[in-house]
Amino acid sequence: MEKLLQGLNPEQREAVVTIQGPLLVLAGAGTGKTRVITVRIAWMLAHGVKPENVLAMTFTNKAAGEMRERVAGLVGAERAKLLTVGTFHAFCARFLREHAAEAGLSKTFAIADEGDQASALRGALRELAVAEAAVQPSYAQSRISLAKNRLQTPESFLNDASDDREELIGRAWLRYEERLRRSNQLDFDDLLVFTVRVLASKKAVREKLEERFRYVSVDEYQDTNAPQYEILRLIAKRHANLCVVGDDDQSIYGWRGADVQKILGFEKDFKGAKVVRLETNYRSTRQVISAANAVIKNNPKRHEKELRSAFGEGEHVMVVAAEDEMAEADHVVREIQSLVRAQRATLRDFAILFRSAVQTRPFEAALRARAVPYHLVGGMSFFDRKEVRDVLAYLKLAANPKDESALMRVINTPPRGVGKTTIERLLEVTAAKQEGVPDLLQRGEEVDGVPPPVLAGLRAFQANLTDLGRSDPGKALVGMISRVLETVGYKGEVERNYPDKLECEQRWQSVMEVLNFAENYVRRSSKPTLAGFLEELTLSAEDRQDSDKETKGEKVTLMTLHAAKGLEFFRVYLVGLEEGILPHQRAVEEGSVEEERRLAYVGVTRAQRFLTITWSRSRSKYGKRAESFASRFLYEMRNETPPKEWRAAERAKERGAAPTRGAKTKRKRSKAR
DNA sequence: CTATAGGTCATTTTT
DNA sequence: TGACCTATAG
Repeated sequence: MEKLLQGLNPEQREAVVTIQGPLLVLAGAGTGKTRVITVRIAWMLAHGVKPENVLAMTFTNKAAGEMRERVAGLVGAERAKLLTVGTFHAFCARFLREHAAEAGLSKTFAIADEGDQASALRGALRELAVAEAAVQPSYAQSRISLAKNRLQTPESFLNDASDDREELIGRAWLRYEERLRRSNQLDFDDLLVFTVRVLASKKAVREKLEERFRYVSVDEYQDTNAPQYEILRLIAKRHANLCVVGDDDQSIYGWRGADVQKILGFEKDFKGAKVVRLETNYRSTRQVISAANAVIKNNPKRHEKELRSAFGEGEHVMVVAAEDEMAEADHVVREIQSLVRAQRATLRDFAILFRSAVQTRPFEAALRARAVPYHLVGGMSFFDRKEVRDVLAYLKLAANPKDESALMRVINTPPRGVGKTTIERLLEVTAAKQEGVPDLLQRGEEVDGVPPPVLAGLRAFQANLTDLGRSDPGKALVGMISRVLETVGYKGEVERNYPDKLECEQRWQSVMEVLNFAENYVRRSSKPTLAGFLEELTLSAEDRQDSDKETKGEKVTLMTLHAAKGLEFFRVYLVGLEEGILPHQRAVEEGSVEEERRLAYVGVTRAQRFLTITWSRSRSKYGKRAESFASRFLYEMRNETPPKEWRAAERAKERGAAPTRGAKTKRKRSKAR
């Protein structure tokens, strides 16, 4: 078993062999974090811990999959199978199904995706007769989600409401909850919140979990939010064998409720916690690491630590100032092209990282113009395509006849004579009765103002899907989906909508792709069900993108800084390092510059060998050209103070006031540090 | 019901 | 600037 420790540095070893008591592993970027977690689990097993007693939580499916795989490599697939490794959300979904009764839920609840949430919320706002102008649904949605992730309730939220808008959101929240329950759905946040509720109130259930999961590890602890923290606390308090691994400097999801305070205060929360710092970076050169250290040290609240590169000096970090965003993109793409042509690099080596999606445009244009293959991570997902959403709506309806959002999505697809008036009527009647449209239809009574034939058609549609969903298809899932498509006549619908043969074929291809997913799922799953298939799709963004072979080929990668966390590239271009972009104007206004600084830190530390930072002196914003200034982070990186004429992005005095104006900065091209 | 034209509003998005 | 939504006409 000493073999497990081979190749680990002393700090890593210490983390690995500390299996009793609370442990905080502060793992800077590229310090071998995943390795430590996986070896540590193997170490536990080698020392007599039963795999059934081990729980490892992650935030992404990708991380969970990786962890499982790597542990399996160390201890063998059989024993690895007995471990509980998964995302918080998947863990909670499973837990709640097992303890549906205690949670006051139906065992068959579905998980509401982004779209379901939006439609439930729109319905809630409609009930309150709120004009879209008064409260934007998307704003309300994120406020509610954030509130849930802070363990607030509608009641406490209403109590704290400081203005009319908040008040409205609070009231909408109450209705939103009613609607989800009526649709037999939980949203992502509910999975966590309900789990906390059960664990906190049902002693017997909690004790069972405490006994079962005597050893708990958490990855990316800096991203933990309030309910996740509660879950950990409730499960791990008794045995106190809780190991959390993370890096406060890489906490970039505060806006989603992640609370850096959790990692900053771990030692206070868990008395006697041991702290291990991993500061040796095995990813980047010294030049890159010193730029990273130089930026992040400007954050006042953090665990003191400093990365040391295990490698040599490396190349200087390059800084390029361009005239405008087109020139910026062009510079980057030309450089990539010439390095590739000179055979000094391959396209796979390159990543272009930016703060926000709008910045992609000029880069995509430049890459296209020069015929450089690229791959945009994020963007419009396969699951955003209309056809895919339609098909999923049919399936969701089959699996969960109460799913109002799915029903409303496809209520007239293909057309069955349901127009605006009918929909309005249905909504009015159901709102008055406090029920969902599916219930109304199921009851089979007349509805005033809806032509009986139309109503009959709807009922038939509903009944067909319900029938198809009634029997668990198991292995025959794919056949069942085909039957659903046939029954509703979806092929004809696609043909009708896209008379162009080629486009029609492409669209239908997306539909077939869903069947592929299903086939895959059936192959992998030991006990396939329709509901299980749908749950996997909503709970795992990973399959949704990684499955396309895009990622693999000889391509430049384009992505946001958020998407880049956890990844590494030989050559990185960190672009648009300007005041107003990074730090983002809005972040500055909201006083969250520290998180922006962490984003910069994350960006810098993605680079293994070559890092180039670019910015533009001017940039077109909302159609108007505006002058830009180099980001404060750029100056920090070089230990310089900005010149007098430099203007920081700042809180606008009035609404809409542009951040800056002033003289130009110098410097065409220079070396950092 | 669908096609078009104006009006509005612009971070980040693990699940 | 341009994507997306909503009101309006056909």
